[in-house]
Amino acid sequence: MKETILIIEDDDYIAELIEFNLTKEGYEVIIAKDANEGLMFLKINHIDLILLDLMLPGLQGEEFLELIKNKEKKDLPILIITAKTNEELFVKLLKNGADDFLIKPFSIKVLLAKIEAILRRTRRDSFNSIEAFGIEILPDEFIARVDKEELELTKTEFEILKMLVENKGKVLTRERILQGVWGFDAMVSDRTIDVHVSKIRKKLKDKGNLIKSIPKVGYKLIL
Amino acid sequence: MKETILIIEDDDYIAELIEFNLTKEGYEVIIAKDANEGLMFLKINHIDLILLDLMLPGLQGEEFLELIKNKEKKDLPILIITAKTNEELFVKLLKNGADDFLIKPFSIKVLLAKIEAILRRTRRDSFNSIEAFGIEILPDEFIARVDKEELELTKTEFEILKMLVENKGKVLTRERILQGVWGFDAMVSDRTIDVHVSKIRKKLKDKGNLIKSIPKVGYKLIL
DNA sequence: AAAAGTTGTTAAGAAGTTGTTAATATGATT
DNA sequence: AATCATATTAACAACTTCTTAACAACTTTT
Repeated sequence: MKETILIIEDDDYIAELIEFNLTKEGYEVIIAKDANEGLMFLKINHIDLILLDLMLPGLQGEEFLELIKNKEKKDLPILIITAKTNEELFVKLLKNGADDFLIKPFSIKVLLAKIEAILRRTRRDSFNSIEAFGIEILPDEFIARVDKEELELTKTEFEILKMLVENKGKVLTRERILQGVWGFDAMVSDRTIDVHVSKIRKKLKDKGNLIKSIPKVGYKLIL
Repeated sequence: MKETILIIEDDDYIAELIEFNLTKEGYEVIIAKDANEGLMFLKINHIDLILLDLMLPGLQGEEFLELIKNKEKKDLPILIITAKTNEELFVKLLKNGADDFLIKPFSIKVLLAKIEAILRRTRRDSFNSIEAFGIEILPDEFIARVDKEELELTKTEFEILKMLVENKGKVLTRERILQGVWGFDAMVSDRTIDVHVSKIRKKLKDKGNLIKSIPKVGYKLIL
């Protein structure tokens, strides 16, 4: 699954330039125009790294940094972009929990390399995760996400969705789902599956129709 | 326990200047005059971070970096000091596993802050203190705090809470808790865990609902 | 176009899980 | 030996999820 980087930057040109390059490198990118918007994204979505421009309207970058590091996500890595070359500022940023900083104008290549270096450290527990069409399943952690947003699934719902994601594009017969989720001695009507699928679809909201039913056969996950 | 920094630097004056400042900050410092000497120290001593000057006699800094990252200690953090301002070089260093670089002449304060920032990340692995959502665990001292206030936990309660904090955001199955706390030959009903969790929740007071139960799966610590 | 069969969805009871208390057991401390 | 703290289990209440049945909405077949 792609790693997601949140860019907090009010200058559209710079934001899009960075977005273009990060996307090319295989990252998922979200752009926020100011700190509040950034906080909103953080609450809803799973983010792997924040790229923070210090010059922001409204809540200033420095305050934002402190907020994240003290209240919200303590160990989310933050890379600061700043135009100032003030040594005192650098020290303060690093002490407040920033992982590194870049001075404008900066080289995109160095930016990419720094992001890679930071993520290399953070990544260390790279869990096995499976993904299909924006649905991400972390089996060990019992976490399912749609477009980075976590879903609240029951155990059975989770198991079924996991099977679908594992077999994306392929049809799963009800029989196979029964075996996979309830075991070979399933004592359950296969209509039960339909009820669970219905509930999963509802929780997937607009992505619910990714689960297609193939009449007389079963279900499959497909665009 | 002091953290140990290995400085690999052939210029005595710079080496001693850095040593003086790092020592003042409470680090243990070892100076090596060249890469071979550095490798020797690495074999003998426990090192938490390497400060590597790229301009070295004999084995060059870049080769040394590759050697460390590929053969020796893969996740030992390395901070590079260089006089060159070559962008290609920066990118290459970061890609080869360096954590950050400083350009000569550099500010001692920024150096100290960078070292602190890098160690802050690395330190997590050697957990002398772990934290999540205001719950702090000091394993060695058998202390658990909620918002700075110390909790009176029994041994089992402490162990369970520790596992939850270590695995914040992830579901812990009862099985894993049994293994972690009672060992793999646990002779105990898993309902016992529930009783302990209930007691922990009560002691956590208003933060008790940070421990969420995932029906049919286990428990997890989450906001 | 009607019939037959299949799937979607809801609601309600069944089944099972978790929360909590109290009673009992274990083990350490004096 | 008596006391204390802790751990475990059993029991029941409170709660959640699962399953089924029922009917509506579709498809397919004839």
